[in-house]
Amino acid sequence: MPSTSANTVVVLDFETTGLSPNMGDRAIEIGAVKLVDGEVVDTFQELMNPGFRVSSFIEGYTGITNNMLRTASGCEGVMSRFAEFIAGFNLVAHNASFDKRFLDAELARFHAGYSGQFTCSMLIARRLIQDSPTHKLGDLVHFKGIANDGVFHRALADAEMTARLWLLMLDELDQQGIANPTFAMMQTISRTSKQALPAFFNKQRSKASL
DNA sequence: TGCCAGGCCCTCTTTAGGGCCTT
Repeated sequence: MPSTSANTVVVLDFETTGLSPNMGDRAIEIGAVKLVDGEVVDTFQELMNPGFRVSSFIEGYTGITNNMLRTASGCEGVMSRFAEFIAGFNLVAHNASFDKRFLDAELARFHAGYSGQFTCSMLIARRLIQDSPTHKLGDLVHFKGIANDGVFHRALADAEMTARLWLLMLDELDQQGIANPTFAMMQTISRTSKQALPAFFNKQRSKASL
């Protein structure tokens, strides 16, 4: 059983066959990085075979082809290994409501789950990086000059960029004297409401609206 | 290419509507 640390998070990203598991869409790739006290200590990346052909749009969008998926492991085996990877850790994703739906759906297929809390880097970026014209992951990476290798829409590459964005926002909070910035950001849960937002983020929004 | 869904959030709002963001 891994040790749980308040400053440990797993940043994850799914590539999928579409937008909605409720409409029959499945995961085709999972990528993740594990951060401990701001350092990458482990990574996870696996393709998974959804059991049917993906559309040409998804092949073009992700670069993941049906030929690549033909020899990939099934979703259950991959997700079983991923469940072990995230066990006991809090989770971060960009537009987390999307990744959470697929994580929940894929794990539910074999009655698995996770105990960590999910939070959303996009919701935090909307508060902390209000001068960015958009809050798409790629646009934020370019806007903030975050290092990248030019690969987008692959799971590990997007998880790595989300992790760098997460660390950048932690630094910004730290420089502003926010105590325990990881805890502050983890309070901005994907299912949060205005009332549930930490006072700090409400202050940021109030200042921006002046 | 961009629709499918769904949660968040803003506004010309709250008995609603629509943009953003994810693949």
